[in-house]
Amino acid sequence: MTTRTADDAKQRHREILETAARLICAQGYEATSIQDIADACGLTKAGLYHHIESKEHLLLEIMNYGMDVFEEQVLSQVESIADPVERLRACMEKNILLVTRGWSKEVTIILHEHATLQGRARNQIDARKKKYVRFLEKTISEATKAGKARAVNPTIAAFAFLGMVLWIYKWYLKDGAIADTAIARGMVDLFLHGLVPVEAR
Amino acid sequence: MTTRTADDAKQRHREILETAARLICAQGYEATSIQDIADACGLTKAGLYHHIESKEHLLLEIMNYGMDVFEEQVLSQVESIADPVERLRACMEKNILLVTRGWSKEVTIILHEHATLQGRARNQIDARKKKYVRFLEKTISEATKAGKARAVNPTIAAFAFLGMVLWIYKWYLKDGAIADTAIARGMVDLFLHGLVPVEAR
Amino acid sequence: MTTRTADDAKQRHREILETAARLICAQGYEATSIQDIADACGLTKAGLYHHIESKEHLLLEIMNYGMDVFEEQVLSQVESIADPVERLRACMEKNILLVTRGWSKEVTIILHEHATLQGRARNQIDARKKKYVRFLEKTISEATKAGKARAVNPTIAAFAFLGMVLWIYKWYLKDGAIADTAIARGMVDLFLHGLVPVEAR
Amino acid sequence: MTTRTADDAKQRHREILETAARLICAQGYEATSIQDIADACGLTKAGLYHHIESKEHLLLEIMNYGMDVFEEQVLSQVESIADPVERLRACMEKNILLVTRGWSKEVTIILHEHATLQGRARNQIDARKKKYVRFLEKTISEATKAGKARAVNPTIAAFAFLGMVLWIYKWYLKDGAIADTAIARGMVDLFLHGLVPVEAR
DNA sequence: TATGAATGAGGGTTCATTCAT
DNA sequence: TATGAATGAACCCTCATTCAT
Repeated sequence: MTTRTADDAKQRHREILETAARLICAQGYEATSIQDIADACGLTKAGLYHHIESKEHLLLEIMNYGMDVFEEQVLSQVESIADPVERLRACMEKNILLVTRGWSKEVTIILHEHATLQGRARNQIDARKKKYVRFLEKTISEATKAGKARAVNPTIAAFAFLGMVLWIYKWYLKDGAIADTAIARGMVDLFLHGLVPVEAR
Repeated sequence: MTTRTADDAKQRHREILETAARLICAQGYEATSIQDIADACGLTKAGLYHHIESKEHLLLEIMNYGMDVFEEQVLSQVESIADPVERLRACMEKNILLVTRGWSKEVTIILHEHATLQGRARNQIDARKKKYVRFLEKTISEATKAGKARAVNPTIAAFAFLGMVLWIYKWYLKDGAIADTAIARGMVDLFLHGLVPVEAR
Repeated sequence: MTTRTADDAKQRHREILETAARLICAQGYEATSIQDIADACGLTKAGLYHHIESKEHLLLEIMNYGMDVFEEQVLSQVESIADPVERLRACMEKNILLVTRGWSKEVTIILHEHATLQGRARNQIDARKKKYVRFLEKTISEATKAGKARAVNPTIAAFAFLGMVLWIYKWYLKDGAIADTAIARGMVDLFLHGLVPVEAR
Repeated sequence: MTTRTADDAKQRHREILETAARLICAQGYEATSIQDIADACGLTKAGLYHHIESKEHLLLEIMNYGMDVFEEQVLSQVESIADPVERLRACMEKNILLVTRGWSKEVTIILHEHATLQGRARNQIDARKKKYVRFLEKTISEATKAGKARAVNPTIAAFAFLGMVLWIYKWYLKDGAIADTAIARGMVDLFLHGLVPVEAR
């Protein structure tokens, strides 16, 4: 059936994106050659080109796919939470677990590869990233207005959140000394309550 | 005088490191060619090779130089502060300003380029980075023991600190809406006191 | 048919080896650039790299191919000759004709390019060369034992044989004053009987 | 005194030629860089250029120097020997010892580097080499006419002589199993009397 | 004499991409 | 879909050589 075949193709495509993502995540975009990707996919270079448009477009696809995954696994799971502080807590937890164990975490990590995309493609991805920042800023403002957060600069707080979360892949080790759930809990705790205890202020 | 000439050579060398750092910081190591660097230095490729050993060794030099700058401008300025919380505050402030306005900020930013160095060179740089992490962990533990910090996992807190600080270069714009001094103050405040006000807990 | 295509590829590969051998034989390995070889093959440099692994590996392939040709055209044709002196005579004749007119003589001449190969590759070729020396030494010893050769040092005699034969390509001119068959006959005669007539001793 | 200084300069020049010869002999002309030679001479590249004209001209100088040494140590020592067979014997012995132990053997070995020299320089060296071949041919003819040598083709015999002698540097090892004096004796014996004993013919 | 700095040309090699089959 | 062969452009790096000092 055509549907079946179309699904197969879509599936194959996703496999390629994820395989490429794994390599790019490990070595960087520039350091990963089309040959590397083709090999890892069990294809020849020319064969791979039946599935992708160009190396740069492949990166764009990975990034959009990563954004899809992120929005599905994090944003959309969290948007409907009424309490803004709970929303932030849940968001940070889910985002951290996406980075440490997500069922294709590399795809979402690549989102933050530096400066490689250009022109329209770059704007497209940047816009989706900005949406996340806006969401965080808005939620923080909301919390402040509700008296549930201090009157911090929401932009700074949003990027503090992002820095804490997205830096993790640089040092997190699977099966290392600290479980990712502990990291999630600890980071949320720090983000919400800070380092210094109440009585010491 | 010989001294003068030797100084000139050292100065020239540093200029090359900084020029290269600017490019690598903007485009990434792999995306920056020796030709790019030579052009930016006003040299031919072959001329540049009179001053450097290889592209990889150039990166190593930049990273060690960046570490020198960082240790001189941040670590050594801060180590002698008696109160651990004050130590963390000063450290974060100085580190943030180094990233936003440091008199050769690119050199210190490159430190966090991913996965490019190899072998001994990599270990060398990693060891210097680890020293910073250890310093943060130790200071946090010290604060906890002194009753001035909550009993958080020091590793997680150290990497929260680093994430907050080092992510900044990805979004900070000189002459943007938020001054770097405001960022520094805001980040420190968040790191120490968290988002949620005391009465709301 | 697949076989046909595979044969074509092998054939193409051999053509490249022989073309490269011709150039390397004429100019030396170091003085022959990949560009030269590509040009002579009617390919671009990148196109040539589709067929070879590296310049050094190309040399190794040529040398192994040369050894194959030599062993097939000389050694294996001669080993079964019972009389050791006849064996040496046939061997020298065949070897000389291989050097002067062999259907890809350059390939066998390159065998004696100096010092270029390294490591394992070098050992591999040296081992095959040594086999030839051993064969000559053994044959000479055998002749001596049979009373058909004087009691000379077999190593010295073997290298005398080789020097006489392999030096030829340095001065032999196709269509020159002396036919290669005459050279072969003359060299064999000298090697076996020497310059001085019996009565003059 | 000027004379003394001029002598010093000549001496220095010869040292450079011999140092360069050692390197070129070991690695080949193309594989030896001006840098290598300068290093081995304890000079900078630019410093070396005060003593030489160009790399190719350096090779020419080495070759002419090698020819001088050869003519002085071999040819001129031997030309006056009355008996042509004795002349050949002495010549081969001296030539072999020049190749194995000569007080700057590399200089004479390089003479046979392949195809590097061009144009007038090439002709100049070729002419000097040809002189040696002519000398050998003439001596052989003379021996034949005197009834002291068989009626062989003198060109073939001359090149047999040369092949036997000049191939030696490819396999001779100082302090190896066979002393160079033994090689000299053995080669002369083979060249004059051949492998096959009289009674076996 | 000697040198550090510089250079144009070229070295071997890899790249993303195309196309006939 | 898939592939082997091919390519132009670019890669990092080294070369022999020059020249102001």
